[in-house]
Amino acid sequence: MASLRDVAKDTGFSTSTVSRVINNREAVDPETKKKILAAIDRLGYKPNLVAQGLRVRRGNLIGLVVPQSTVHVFSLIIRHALEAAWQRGYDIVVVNSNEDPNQEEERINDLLRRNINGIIFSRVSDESRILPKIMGNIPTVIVDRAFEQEKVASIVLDNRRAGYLAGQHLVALGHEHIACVTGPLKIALCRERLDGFREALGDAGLVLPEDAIFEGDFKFAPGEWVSERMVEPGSRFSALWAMNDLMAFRALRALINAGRSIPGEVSLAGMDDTEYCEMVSPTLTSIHYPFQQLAERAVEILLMQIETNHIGNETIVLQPGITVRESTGRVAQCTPVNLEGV
Amino acid sequence: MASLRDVAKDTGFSTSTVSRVINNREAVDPETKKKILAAIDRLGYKPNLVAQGLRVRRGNLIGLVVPQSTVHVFSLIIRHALEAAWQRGYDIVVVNSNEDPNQEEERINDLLRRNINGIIFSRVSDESRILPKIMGNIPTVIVDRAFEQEKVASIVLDNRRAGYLAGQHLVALGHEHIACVTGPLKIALCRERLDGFREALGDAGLVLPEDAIFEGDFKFAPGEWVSERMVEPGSRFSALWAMNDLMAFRALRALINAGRSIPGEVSLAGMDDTEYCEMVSPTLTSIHYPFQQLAERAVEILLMQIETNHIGNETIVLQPGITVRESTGRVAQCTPVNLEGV
DNA sequence: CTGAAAGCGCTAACAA
DNA sequence: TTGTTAGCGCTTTCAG
Repeated sequence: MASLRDVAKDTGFSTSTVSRVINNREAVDPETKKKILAAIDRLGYKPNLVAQGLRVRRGNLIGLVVPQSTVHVFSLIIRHALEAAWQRGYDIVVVNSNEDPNQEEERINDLLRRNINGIIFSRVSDESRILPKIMGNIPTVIVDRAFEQEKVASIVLDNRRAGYLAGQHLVALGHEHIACVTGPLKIALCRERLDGFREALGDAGLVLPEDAIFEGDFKFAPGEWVSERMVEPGSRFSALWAMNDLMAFRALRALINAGRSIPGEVSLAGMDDTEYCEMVSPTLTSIHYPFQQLAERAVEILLMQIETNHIGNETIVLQPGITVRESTGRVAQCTPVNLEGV
Repeated sequence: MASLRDVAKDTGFSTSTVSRVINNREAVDPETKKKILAAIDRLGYKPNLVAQGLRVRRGNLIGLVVPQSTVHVFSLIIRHALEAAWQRGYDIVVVNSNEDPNQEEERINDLLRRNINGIIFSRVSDESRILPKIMGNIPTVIVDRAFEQEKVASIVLDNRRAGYLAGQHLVALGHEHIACVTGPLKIALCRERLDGFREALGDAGLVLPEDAIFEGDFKFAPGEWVSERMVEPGSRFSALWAMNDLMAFRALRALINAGRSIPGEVSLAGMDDTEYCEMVSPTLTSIHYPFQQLAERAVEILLMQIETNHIGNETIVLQPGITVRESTGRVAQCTPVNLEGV
């Protein structure tokens, strides 16, 4: 790999002059410039980003911390962030906190040793305690799982509204006995979603009883619970919202296994609106989460901070939507469920 | 952030001595060592990886290049590689080539400017032309999509066997008219899988006619094609293998929409054995791809090369398996398909 | 407009 | 056993 010095030697100019050309700095004689550019081209010279980064503290590298890179949601965020960053000349080192506040802290600390210029991160949960350490010290954007009253730039979904939309949809279909599978309630956004969901029911004069709520973990099957509540003879619920598609798929599967017809007997909605919603039968109604926008704006805001040398703390709230598919339908359709028991 | 010099000043020793302690180099007086370690601890000093990397060419950073980070397969590879690398003290900068040989080249070139110590990459297709440039210059491991006769370390699936397993399974169930949805045939592994599949049919005295093959792109739905061949009255095929789960899901969906019963009338198998196989109805029989093993061994081999300063070119071939689920069944079960037309 | 020299944070001869 | 010096590849005063 040719170095700056090689170019300097080759052209007879000093390294400083070459550096000026590379960075379009100050005035350089057009003739000189031309010669240097020619040499750069000929030697295939590209500035070494590590050396540059060491000197200028601008390695065009950012860190992305996610709790679980495999979760579809995060894989989408990774992808779009990768893309957006690349467009602007930045690379991303991705790091997995494995939903563990300790690993989160450790890994962010290591990231800092790489002189990264900024961090995008989706924190593990309310237990995260790394933030105070980086806050104000390095450009940071929190995505998806935000802190409530911290002074950091963040970009999140209007989770309360997401919950509301889900509830509203089910209510509008005539359901009166509705259940919900949440994510871990130690994650604030789950509580917000639940609040919104409750509000929607409340607005329709309905309540969400305690035993209509199942605290899931975003990953595994609430299958048994679903069977108990929604499948037994005289089932108490005719509709279910799960706070991500994965859990909804699992519930769907449990219901189908138990011979329930969907949406004939039970309506089911998910959240995230991932591509798999189109691939199950029936297709899954889901709350739409604009991941691409989230990732792109996160990168945008972060780079803005980096390039203006100004650490911001604005919060951007994205609006969810709802994509109605086959899995939700009017309660009346053919539901023989026993509604007395409630 | 405390620097090495801060530690040196604090203890009164020279930077070299501190450096020795950090790297456990040569002999250092135990007393001295103790003092320095204490200071390191007190100041919270951590070596700056960029400076270290610049000096020693060992930044503990590797590059991971995938064609599409969103594709579930690659998101799994990313995840497991991230994890395995972290265990050994390496970070990974992930880069997306977007299935485009030009982007692939460009991005790998940029990666090199970061003084990465090695590259793991799944190349776009046979069109990739970056390899000659990096081959022998930097530790490299190709995963998943290997080159055929290049001298690079690589770790791949026995794709021929994967195809064979799929074919064998369907044949064993009594199917005689079998179709296949492939991935892009410019990707060698798809051709290998197809060969294996053909071989299995051949071993049973069957053939795979040209119009039983649909060249998919690993992403979109061969729905229409599936409907045409397998759904029309007098359908010609009673079984289908798709070269990834995604396409299988789409086919499944098309068949169900068309009122076909699975596996009653049509048997369907996928490949990759992703978690979603368990979430569709019927659950999907799929060829198992050991991604975790793939990623972990890739990291292992790469780090071996890096740490021994010896660029290798061994090829490791992983064996696929088959996970039989509900979507495949005996042809006899209740198939009213017209087999004459073939 | 250009060059010399210093230094980002670290390591590695070479001396002492 | 420890310190001095040079330098990885680059940028940036400061002179000229």
